[in-house]
Amino acid sequence: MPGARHSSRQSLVDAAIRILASQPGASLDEIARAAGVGRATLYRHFGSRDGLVRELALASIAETDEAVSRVPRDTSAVEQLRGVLEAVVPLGDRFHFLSQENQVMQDADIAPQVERQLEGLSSLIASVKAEGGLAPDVPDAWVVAAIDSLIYAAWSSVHGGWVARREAPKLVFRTIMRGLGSSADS
Amino acid sequence: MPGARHSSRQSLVDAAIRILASQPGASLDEIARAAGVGRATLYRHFGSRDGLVRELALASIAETDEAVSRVPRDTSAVEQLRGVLEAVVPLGDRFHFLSQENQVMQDADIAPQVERQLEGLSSLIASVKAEGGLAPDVPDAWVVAAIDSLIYAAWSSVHGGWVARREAPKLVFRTIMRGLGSSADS
DNA sequence: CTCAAATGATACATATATGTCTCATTTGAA
DNA sequence: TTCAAATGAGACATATATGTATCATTTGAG
Repeated sequence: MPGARHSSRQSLVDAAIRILASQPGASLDEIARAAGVGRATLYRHFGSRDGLVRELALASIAETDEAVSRVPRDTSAVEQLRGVLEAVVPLGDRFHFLSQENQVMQDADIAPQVERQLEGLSSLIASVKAEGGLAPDVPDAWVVAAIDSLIYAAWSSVHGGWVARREAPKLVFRTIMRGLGSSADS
Repeated sequence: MPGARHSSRQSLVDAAIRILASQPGASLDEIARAAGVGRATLYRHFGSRDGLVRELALASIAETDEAVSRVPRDTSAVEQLRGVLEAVVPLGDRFHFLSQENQVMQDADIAPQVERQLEGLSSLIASVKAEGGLAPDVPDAWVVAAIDSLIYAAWSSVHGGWVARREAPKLVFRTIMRGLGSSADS
């Protein structure tokens, strides 16, 4: 099937992210079955388990970059943060699986990109602080850690059916901005 | 050594929790080496991998129960929540490893106890809401999810050296109470 | 239709983890 | 010191996952 080259590969990527997010130790056979393809096809596409995980990591990073790049930059930092949360919460599973695969985080190609994204978030947080939207006495490290963990908590709540999809980013935003914001905030 | 029966067993429990929290797929050999004992000794104490994980789960639950039971109950619900966070944040790794071992969460003895603890938290949250400390329009599920994820975020921040140990519970409390609280709050 | 690429199924070797067992050695209480 | 319990080391069988290779079949472009 020289035309539909994307079908099997994309099915594998989707199934792998879905399964590895909840079961980091799942076998390649499980993943292949969930994708509806043979295990051999998985090896033809990704070569090895590390190759697969590496592809997933790169794909997740690229997806996030793409989503974040759509956030308008001609607004206040607070509004940009709101936009970033809207864009990233639906990708919460991507990062959850990344954080569990600490094997891949040591990859020479992956680690710098993750660090770059974290620095982007830190920079945005610094801008929000400069605007007075976040309290100066709250450690930046805590803001980053709180946002990271709440993003997955939000995705998980949506996935579990406990929170409406469009409410989730708002709850994260509210929790962060009021929880760690300056005295006056909405 | 009929006297020091606790030495090896406790070393194994400590090492297992420490390692499994960051590497859920670690082998029993790694755990035994980290505990400074032979692999055979691990099997003598816990019988199997599931046996070990089960013991860790029960120990974690018991530790949490013990810590929470020390929180005074003759105060407001808000103060009780503050006390629970103070007590539970240092045990954040216990629950992180529990949430990753979804195998154990299906155990007939473990699942009810985890559910019981979650219900205790939900009940406390309801009390705080009744006092007016939390906004009525915020879903209880989100409050629970946010607290759970922030507890581990706080533990992780302390463990990474980015946040002072005694500041961590306060940051969680502030993030939750102001982030999800009613209009006026401290 | 024709044919090359892609796939599915399977066999195979290898590596690793699990669980059981044995035996010599160490430990600490009596 | 004596001795029983506990341990360490290692052999062993088993199960499972990984990675490679082969071959028949299917797919879809030309």
